[in-house]
Amino acid sequence: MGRPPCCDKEGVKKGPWTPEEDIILVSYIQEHGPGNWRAVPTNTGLLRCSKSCRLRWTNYLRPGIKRGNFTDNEEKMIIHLQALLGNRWAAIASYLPQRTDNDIKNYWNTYLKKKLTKIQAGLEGSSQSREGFSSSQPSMSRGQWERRLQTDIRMAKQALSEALSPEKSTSLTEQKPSSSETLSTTKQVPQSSTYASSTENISRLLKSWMRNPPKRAKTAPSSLSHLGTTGADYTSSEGTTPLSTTSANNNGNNIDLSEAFESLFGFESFESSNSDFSQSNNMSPEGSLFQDESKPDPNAQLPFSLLEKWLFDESGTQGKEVVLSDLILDENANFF
DNA sequence: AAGCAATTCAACCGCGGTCCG
DNA sequence: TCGGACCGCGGTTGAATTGCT
Repeated sequence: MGRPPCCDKEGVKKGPWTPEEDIILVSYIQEHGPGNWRAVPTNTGLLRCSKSCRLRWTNYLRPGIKRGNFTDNEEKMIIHLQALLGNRWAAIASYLPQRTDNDIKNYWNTYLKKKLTKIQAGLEGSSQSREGFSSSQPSMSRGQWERRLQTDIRMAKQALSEALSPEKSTSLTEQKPSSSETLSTTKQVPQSSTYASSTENISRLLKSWMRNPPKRAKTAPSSLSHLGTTGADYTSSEGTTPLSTTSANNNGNNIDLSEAFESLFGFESFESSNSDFSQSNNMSPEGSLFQDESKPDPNAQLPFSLLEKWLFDESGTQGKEVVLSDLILDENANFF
């Protein structure tokens, strides 16, 4: 029957987003919330298709996103979750709430896959190939598949155990409050905090961009790369910005975008990057991520608490197979 | 310093699933 | 039940950047 294109090919802008567009999008979402993406370009005047807006939000502007290098623990998690779930990046990302599926996918494709291939080559001769861990083996009998899945689960538990237990105060726990805290805060999800934090996210990057406007520094968050380049455009196109307040306040030199942002959305503390995660835990901008068991709300931090429960309940459930998805389903049942 | 190759990652594309009239 | 509209996901692309010669 032929699906019509998601957006008009004509008049739709493609390519990197400019700070102006980011601001427009964020301010719109702050006001209306994420969702109904179809309406976003129409209502904001952005010359972008709805998909592009959604992608920009979920992969870049959404609050609580951590960028930069992956930690060892994150790497382990990804490797084991990939073994368990296959290339279901969104599902994997739900266990790494600070990372987007796109990030994880990129990391896997550009780094981890190669790394594992090398390791595998080093272990050449040992029977199990990397792909052998995938649960999506088509020619596997159900019994085999289940046994393998259980092995995978055990491996993942082990990895998670390593990741979570040794110094619970390191990366993973410093990123999250206690699971009970998580659960209680998740239920509240104050809207205002959600969108204030989203503006914090973008303002932080804008501020960072203001610090290094002309050239892209490798040490800067990689996500700022395009801002570094488009940033020059922005300065040159000042006055064309739809947010006239920003240019109105400047005296002809640099526009203090972050300041403008502060005044626009009424928040502060750009420097509180350490608190990002805890703040982001309170956010659930998408709000619809519990649609199935494989998609626990990444922002709600539930997955980690589940995994912890899953891991630490192990001792109490010895001899009984604990299935993660069951746990998640149970938790969801309690959750709603 | 210049040219080329390799790498990274933001963004796009197209498909499948779900919702709704 | 059907079909259109929308959303989300995974695969892929290509511009920007980095590293090497």
